[in-house]
Amino acid sequence: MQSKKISSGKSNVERTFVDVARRAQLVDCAIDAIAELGLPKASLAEVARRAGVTKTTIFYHFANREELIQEVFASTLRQGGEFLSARTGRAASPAAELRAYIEANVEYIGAYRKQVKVLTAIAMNFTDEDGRTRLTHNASVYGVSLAPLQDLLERGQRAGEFRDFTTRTMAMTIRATIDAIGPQLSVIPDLDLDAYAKDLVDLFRHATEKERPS
Amino acid sequence: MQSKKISSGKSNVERTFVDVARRAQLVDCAIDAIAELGLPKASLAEVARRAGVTKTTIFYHFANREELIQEVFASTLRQGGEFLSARTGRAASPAAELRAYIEANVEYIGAYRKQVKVLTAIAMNFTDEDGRTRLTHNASVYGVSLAPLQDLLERGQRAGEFRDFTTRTMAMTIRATIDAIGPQLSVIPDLDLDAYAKDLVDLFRHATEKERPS
Amino acid sequence: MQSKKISSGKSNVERTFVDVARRAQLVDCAIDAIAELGLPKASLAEVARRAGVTKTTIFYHFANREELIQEVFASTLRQGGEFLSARTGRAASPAAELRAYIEANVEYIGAYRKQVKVLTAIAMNFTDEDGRTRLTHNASVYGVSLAPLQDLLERGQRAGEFRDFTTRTMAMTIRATIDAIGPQLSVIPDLDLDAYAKDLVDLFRHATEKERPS
Amino acid sequence: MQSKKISSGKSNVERTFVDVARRAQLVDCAIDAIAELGLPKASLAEVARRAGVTKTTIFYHFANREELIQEVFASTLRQGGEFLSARTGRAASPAAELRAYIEANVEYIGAYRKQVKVLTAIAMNFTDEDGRTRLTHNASVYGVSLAPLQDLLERGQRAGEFRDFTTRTMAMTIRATIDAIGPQLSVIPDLDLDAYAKDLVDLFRHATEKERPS
DNA sequence: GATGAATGAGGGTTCATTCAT
DNA sequence: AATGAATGAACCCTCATTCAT
Repeated sequence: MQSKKISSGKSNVERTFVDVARRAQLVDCAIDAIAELGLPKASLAEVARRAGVTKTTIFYHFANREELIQEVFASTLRQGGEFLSARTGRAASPAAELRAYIEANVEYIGAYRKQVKVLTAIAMNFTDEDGRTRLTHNASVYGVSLAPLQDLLERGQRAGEFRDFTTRTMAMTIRATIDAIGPQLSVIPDLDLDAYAKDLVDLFRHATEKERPS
Repeated sequence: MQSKKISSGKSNVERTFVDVARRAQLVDCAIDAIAELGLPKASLAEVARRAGVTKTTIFYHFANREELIQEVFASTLRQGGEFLSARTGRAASPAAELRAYIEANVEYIGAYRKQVKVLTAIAMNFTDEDGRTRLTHNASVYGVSLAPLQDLLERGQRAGEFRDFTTRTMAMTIRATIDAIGPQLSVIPDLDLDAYAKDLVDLFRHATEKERPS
Repeated sequence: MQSKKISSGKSNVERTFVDVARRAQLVDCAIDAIAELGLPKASLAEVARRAGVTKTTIFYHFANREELIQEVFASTLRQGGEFLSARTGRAASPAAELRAYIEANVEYIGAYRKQVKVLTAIAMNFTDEDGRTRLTHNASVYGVSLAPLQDLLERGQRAGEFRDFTTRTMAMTIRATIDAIGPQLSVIPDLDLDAYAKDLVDLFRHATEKERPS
Repeated sequence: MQSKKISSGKSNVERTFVDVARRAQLVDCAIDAIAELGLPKASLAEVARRAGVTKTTIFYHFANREELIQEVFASTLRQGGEFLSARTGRAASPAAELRAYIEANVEYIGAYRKQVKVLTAIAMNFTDEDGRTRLTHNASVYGVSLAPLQDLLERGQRAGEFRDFTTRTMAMTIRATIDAIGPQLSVIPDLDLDAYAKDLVDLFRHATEKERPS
């Protein structure tokens, strides 16, 4: 455990059960703290308090605050990715795929509000002195890569399902729309996400589909 | 001047010229600091340094850090509102109005990146211990109210220009899309905003317009 | 006072009376703390306690611990230099000069034991991670340059007063001998320094003087 | 093994082979750490890292940090004593003995720089809160007793080889000169120790020898 | 109208040490 | 014989804020 502090890149295999559990617990408490207080106010003291341990215990399991935050981000992102890929795998056509993509994303945002908050909070505040992100993961906005979405749109165009548009900007628009739901939820907690999802599906269907010949 | 510290709601009339000027200068420096460093790292020491005054001077002009930030937010929002209303006033139809709305917003975001950054930074970090915003202005996402936009959409529907959709969610979608441009600009500074605007106009035209009879 | 923290190289003129006094007081307390506890245990808390102020007060007057220590070292060295140059200026010959040098040094060590301890403590412990000194002053052993001494010896040789020897190593030997007195004093506080000085003068006279022709 | 923690005075006989070996290894690693980083930065974590064991292992073999340091000091001193006594035993006369003493010491310093560094580091930093040494060994400067040297000088005087001088201060001068070589070596690593030794021998021959009758 | 001086609360981090296993 | 896990005390340092001038 001691040598781990030098590099955090150790495989999980070398970790003890207790250690894995504690790390997970600390990550969980950090997620709660960040979601409730925001990244800057989620101090190690606060995380430790929630975990019922001392500040120093955190340093036993993580090299420093940064490593903890990175782990929070990475694990949350991983969890989100699993959620989404479980819901978007097998679609009949690009159009159906896009629909599934939007619906799955909105569903995720509704079901994992805390996690979405955390991703946003970290993505927006975890920067070094020059303002550049300190995130080690390649991520757009708060972590979800644009590439797969853009790829989906291109396939739709090649298949003749979608009309001609710049896939990059369309992808960005879709992601932007989705990513903005999180913050909105903070302000309007009783937002009807199903309706919202339907509207988005509808909206982007109109925006992408080939115009029907009159 | 003394009583100001009790309430910040003094009208400008009661302030001397120097006072007004200093306040403006301090707000400006705070804007720069926040845009460059983010809200949490924009300490009063940093603002004072940029203004060439002492930290204590800030406390002479503002009751505390919070009041300064509120002023930064309010004045930036006011400035943005003026910019937008100057560009969206007189449109021939709701559809044209929507187009002007989108274009003006994107133009604003491109022209006032610093201000947009500041609005985002404050909106995302200026929260209570319970996570609720401490902003005194009624604001969606980073400050622009949804009401006028929703109103515009309703007028369009009543005029028969727009098809039938939930105006509230459509308004939120439009704002969300627009609001997300700022953060994207930080990551992709050379983003072509004109194309982006065109795409959005196109996108929301498809999304709102009445389907043509076949 | 606030901007001073950026660079400590400000001329004294720009400092207030109070500030100068506080700095001096803090330096004094730091000297006491270092002399009594050694550099590593002379924490800022300890210095603050002795000065009757808060830790933060130290940061108001010095950028960080390093700057305080540097100031302690520099001012102590300055003071020592003044003491010595006041006693070694006008000697009739190199031999007399050497005698005065040794006597003045031993006298200084006896009179300023605390300062000598501090110089030693800083010189030996103020290193960065590679073990190299962090001292900004060019200094041998704990701060006194060898150059003047070596120069004195060379002049003595050219004048025919001293015999032929490597001036560099002789200078180092003399300094080494002198510098070692401090630590010895810690162990043997009642050491008779006058006798010690006489012995050293005698010793180095024998070591340097031209052998008398038989 | 358990009782060891109460008293560190266990004789080697009571220790198992593994125990002895580990202790020796830990002492070695501590020596390396202290020589490279200085006493204050030679943390137990650092020592453990170099030994490839856990911090707690150190506490199994030593009651606390202090005992480890004491052992480092004692064993290094013991080793040095053996080196020196092997080279100074059988000299023809006190004068030759003094010469051998100086040469052997300088040779030791050159050959065991690491150990010399360690002795110095410990001697200078291992102090009480009152500034007094915590070393359990009777030691001058960094550990070498003055008594044998002073005895040698007295024998030389009684034998009529040395002139009349205070043996105590002369002994201290010699030791001081020798002890100062270590720190100098850190600053000037390529110092020619042979020349230095010759100079010292020469120097102290001049300083001690009976003046030749003219 | 502005400043100099000081402060208390809290930040992340390192350390030697302990205790159960 | 050794370790994993945890801790309390202390470290240097930054922050917003105050008070007298």
